[in-house]
Amino acid sequence: MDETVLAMDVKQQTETRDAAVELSGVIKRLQRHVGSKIMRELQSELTQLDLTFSQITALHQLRAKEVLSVTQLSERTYLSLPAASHLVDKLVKRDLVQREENPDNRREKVVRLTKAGQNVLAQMDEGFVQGYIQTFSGLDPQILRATTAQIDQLLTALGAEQEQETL
Amino acid sequence: MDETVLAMDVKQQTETRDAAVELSGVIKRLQRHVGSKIMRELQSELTQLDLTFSQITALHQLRAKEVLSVTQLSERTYLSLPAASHLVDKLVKRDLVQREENPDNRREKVVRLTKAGQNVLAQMDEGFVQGYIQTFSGLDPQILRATTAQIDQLLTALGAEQEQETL
DNA sequence: TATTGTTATACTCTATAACTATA
DNA sequence: TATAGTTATAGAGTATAACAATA
Repeated sequence: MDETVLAMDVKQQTETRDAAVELSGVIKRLQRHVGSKIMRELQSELTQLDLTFSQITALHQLRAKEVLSVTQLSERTYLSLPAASHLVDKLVKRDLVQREENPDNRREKVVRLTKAGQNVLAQMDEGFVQGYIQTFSGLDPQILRATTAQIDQLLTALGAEQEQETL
Repeated sequence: MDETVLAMDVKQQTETRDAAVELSGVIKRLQRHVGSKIMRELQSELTQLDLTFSQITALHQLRAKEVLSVTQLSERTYLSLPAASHLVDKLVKRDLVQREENPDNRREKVVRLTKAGQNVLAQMDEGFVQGYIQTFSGLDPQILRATTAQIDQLLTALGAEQEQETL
């Protein structure tokens, strides 16, 4: 019985790996196709919002994790600790994040998005969405609908296992 | 007869718009879900490749367009013309792009990806694909396969109208 | 004279090193 | 003594202004 289960697991793993490899092929083609538009859209958003790439990355990390220490931010943005500290200074001055004291460990500062910071991210999401819409808007409605349904399924599946968040 | 065609066109347009709006909803959720991972993956790639965000954006634009003048590059990267000129200097020094004379207009320089530049982009694509694979690898193979098929359809549809490239 | 691009200068971002405060 | 963060200093990226070359 255990052997059957194990065999099933191995088979399932192989299937998953094969499916992932197949997926990688089309993602590479998609990346190649829309990559330049995405990069340009991102640059455009940063210019409009007057943010650096590191700054928007930091905001994204904070949205995903609620709060992060300065050290954690430096790791997640691939910045040095001093650079991360400086970055937080700038974001605090613009009221996009706030630095809070941690009573449990007074060395450590806790950084959190403000409402304004959340709004900036929402605004940027909107810009991206408009970019995708523009990219796809000439297509057959049927394909758009099918894509919508597929992404919806994907999100449901992703939501179901969101707990294992690496790092 | 013309009226019928026109009516069809209007209906089709409405359908397309509605489908695009639906799509925008799920894209926003997807962006929200994977945004922080994508930004972090991008930062990671840039750090590993020792490139700035502007530099990789420039490389992407060059891949999409074969050749661009320095002015066109400055527009597509949202950099000032002097900054774009400086950026090209750096990329030339690293042999990722080459500056060619344009015999038709000797004021204008033509910038083009080198083989090494193409390889850098390919390497970055690979990093992204690995990131997506990691994100999706825990999911049901059936969903992965369905997603692969859907993206494949989308690429086919996009390829069919690739000629209208805005700007 | 207008267009395309480069050079000069000042400011921001980032890294390494030195420092402060807390554990 | 080790850890978390900030301040000091130097190098890279970028913008505005001034310049050079071509149309």
